[in-house]
Amino acid sequence: MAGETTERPREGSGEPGAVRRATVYDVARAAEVSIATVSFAFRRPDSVKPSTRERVLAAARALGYAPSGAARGLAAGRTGVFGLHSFDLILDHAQALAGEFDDPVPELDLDALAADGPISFDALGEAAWPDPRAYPLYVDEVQRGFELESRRLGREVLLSRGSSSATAVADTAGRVDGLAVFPTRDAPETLRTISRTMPVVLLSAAPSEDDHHRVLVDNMGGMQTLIAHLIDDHGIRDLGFVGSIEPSDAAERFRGMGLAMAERGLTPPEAPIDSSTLAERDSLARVAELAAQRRLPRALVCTNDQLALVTMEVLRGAGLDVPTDVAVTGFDGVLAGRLSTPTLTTVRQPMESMGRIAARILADEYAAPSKGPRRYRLGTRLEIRASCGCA
Amino acid sequence: MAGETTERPREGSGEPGAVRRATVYDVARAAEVSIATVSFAFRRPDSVKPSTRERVLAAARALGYAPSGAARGLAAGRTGVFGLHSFDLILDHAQALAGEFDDPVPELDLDALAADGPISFDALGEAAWPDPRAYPLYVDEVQRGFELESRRLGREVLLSRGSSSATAVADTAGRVDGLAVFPTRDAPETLRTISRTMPVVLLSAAPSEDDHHRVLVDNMGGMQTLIAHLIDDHGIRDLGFVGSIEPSDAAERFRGMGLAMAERGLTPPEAPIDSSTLAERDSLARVAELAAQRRLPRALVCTNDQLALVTMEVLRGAGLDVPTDVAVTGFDGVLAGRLSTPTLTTVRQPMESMGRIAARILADEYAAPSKGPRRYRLGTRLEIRASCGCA
DNA sequence: TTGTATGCGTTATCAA
DNA sequence: TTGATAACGCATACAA
Repeated sequence: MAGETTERPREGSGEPGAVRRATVYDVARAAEVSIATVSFAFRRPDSVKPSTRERVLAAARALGYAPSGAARGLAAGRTGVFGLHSFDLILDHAQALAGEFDDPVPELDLDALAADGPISFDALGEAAWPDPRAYPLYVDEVQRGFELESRRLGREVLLSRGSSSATAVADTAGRVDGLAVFPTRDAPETLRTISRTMPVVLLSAAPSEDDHHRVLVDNMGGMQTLIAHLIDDHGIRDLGFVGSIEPSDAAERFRGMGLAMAERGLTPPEAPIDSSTLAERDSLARVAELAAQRRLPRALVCTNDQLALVTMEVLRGAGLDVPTDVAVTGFDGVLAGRLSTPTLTTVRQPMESMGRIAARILADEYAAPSKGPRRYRLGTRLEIRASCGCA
Repeated sequence: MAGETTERPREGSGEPGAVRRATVYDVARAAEVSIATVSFAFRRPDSVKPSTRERVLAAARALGYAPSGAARGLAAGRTGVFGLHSFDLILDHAQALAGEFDDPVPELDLDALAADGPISFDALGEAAWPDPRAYPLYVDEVQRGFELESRRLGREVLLSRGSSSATAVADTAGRVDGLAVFPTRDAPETLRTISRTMPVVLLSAAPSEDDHHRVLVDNMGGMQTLIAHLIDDHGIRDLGFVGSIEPSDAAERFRGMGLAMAERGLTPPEAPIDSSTLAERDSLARVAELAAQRRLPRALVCTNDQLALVTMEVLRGAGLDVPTDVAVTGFDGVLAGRLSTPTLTTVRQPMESMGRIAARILADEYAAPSKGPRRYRLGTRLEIRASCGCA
């Protein structure tokens, strides 16, 4: 009989509850055809006689058959998925100020939540969060664009966040056809080897000697415009930079500030007045110290919005008014900056476009690898709000 | 020699550019060990002699070896990934008002963007978007919680958006160990069969006769509190409901409104005055019509924030003032409601918690399936802002 | 401690 | 039009 072909031993699953997934073999047996026919019925329905096809599909439905993505991926040599690897979640403001670093995501105690009757809103701990939440952050907005475009391209999206340790990135790389990465300094080698195998796009990483595709923004230009505003429109001549200039992005911004100052006859600072990142303890300690001594410059130019928002908190804590006593500016243009008091003057990046372009590069390169690295440098826009002293 | 074991035929890849991915076989050959040892070196490092392990890892590094997720998933019978399937992207306000439905995600013309020199911000089309973007929407905020908790649990997240057609959902199901879904009406059978195979959680779907795990909110209670505010604090006795009551969530909200009105001696409406959804053409046509005739009730209670925001646009277009002429309220508590003019009075759902709880349920059920369906109904919080007439 | 051999569930190539 | 069968790359039981 036809159904007796290529049989495999099959028994019921051991553990209760978890029913073994139906496979092509199960469907083939039920429909009395070969596994090839089952596969064809799904992938090339036209090459199967209608009556057979119907029989197969009916059997599949009855068995709750869902093709294994793993097996498909293995056999087909492609997964249909694009990956996005972001660096570790950044603390939110409240956490940063409270010095909570050990577990950026607080534990959720499910058992403590009674399951009968509504669980009170307050019991969920959401009420304790800063309001408005700082989200979406820079990464989230880029991610959104990546999702959007991937969907357009018929790709699913695999998200991974965490350290960019070799294994973490490689793990993700093993599941996708292409990978977009927010780079950190510790994984360049891994990325290089991965990119030999599949398209890799670096997001917001200034060009270096490597051959990666890149989507980045005009950090220098954006910063120059911002500084021009502070100096030319506000008459501020005393500017300090806040934040680490270690990431290449930040370095470009710092450089842009220096350039704009020099052009106007001012002496650029040699270094930031505070090289904090939010991911470390005692962030902004130097700012706090100078604030207490009332020795801050007239304007604090922060390397990104998040840092700027926390900086404003710190100044407020020290009894200083923004923008009256000190002007503060950010960089990125995240939503949180519109909700702060005062609202944050910043340089907006086209975050969604960055994500979308990254996905497009992956798709293009997957289809037909280009010779050299592709680079898109996107323009920014100055968002003048209240923290600089305007309106 | 040791290296000669279990060999497979191997040649260079056909197409240029795309280097064939290194496999265990390649690493094994390079390190002169068996493929089992390669696997052990990664998965059970302690059971491999240190010197051997080093040799293997070095070879792997040199070859740019990244284990295939597909093969791993197939062999291990688990993928390490949780899936989140959301319904189709909802249009943003501008699109909804402009009647653009055919392609919710506008095309990105990469070639039109010159790659030399910064691409101007305006050329990216982002400037044309509503500002602030309506994002993150309800789904996005739940998604964020899902990501957060999944990461805590050591799981990656596979995102899929789109129709909940049988194939789309099944496709995702084939790649994950558990699946959270924003349900629509057309895929219950698929979900049922999938849930025989792996844990499935439904988000914000009112209980029905099925056995799915669920995370939902207290829609009735939340709405009752809101209506109480409108009637008791504002003295409004003339209330209309806006939005389709087809989704079970919305039906509960409509019911809650009726209950609260009846308790106060008012006659609840029998139906919404406008049953629009944003996903259809001519949405809110009835509201516009009544607005033009000045026959709207004193307050419009909308089924969700997005609809409320668009409703406010429509009223403004008709020359009506919110809240002076008509009060408008929403439901969800998305960020956009804080940025609108006037700011939106709404009922906030603990969206992030919903996503987190969903991920936890998947993890728990994956580890040990429980007998019956698990349900968590979460409380809401009234967010009083300006659109009701307060402040 | 390391090697051999097999199964995992598809897809795709040949034959029939 | 359908069936037999060989990859696909890894994990793992079992042997050595």
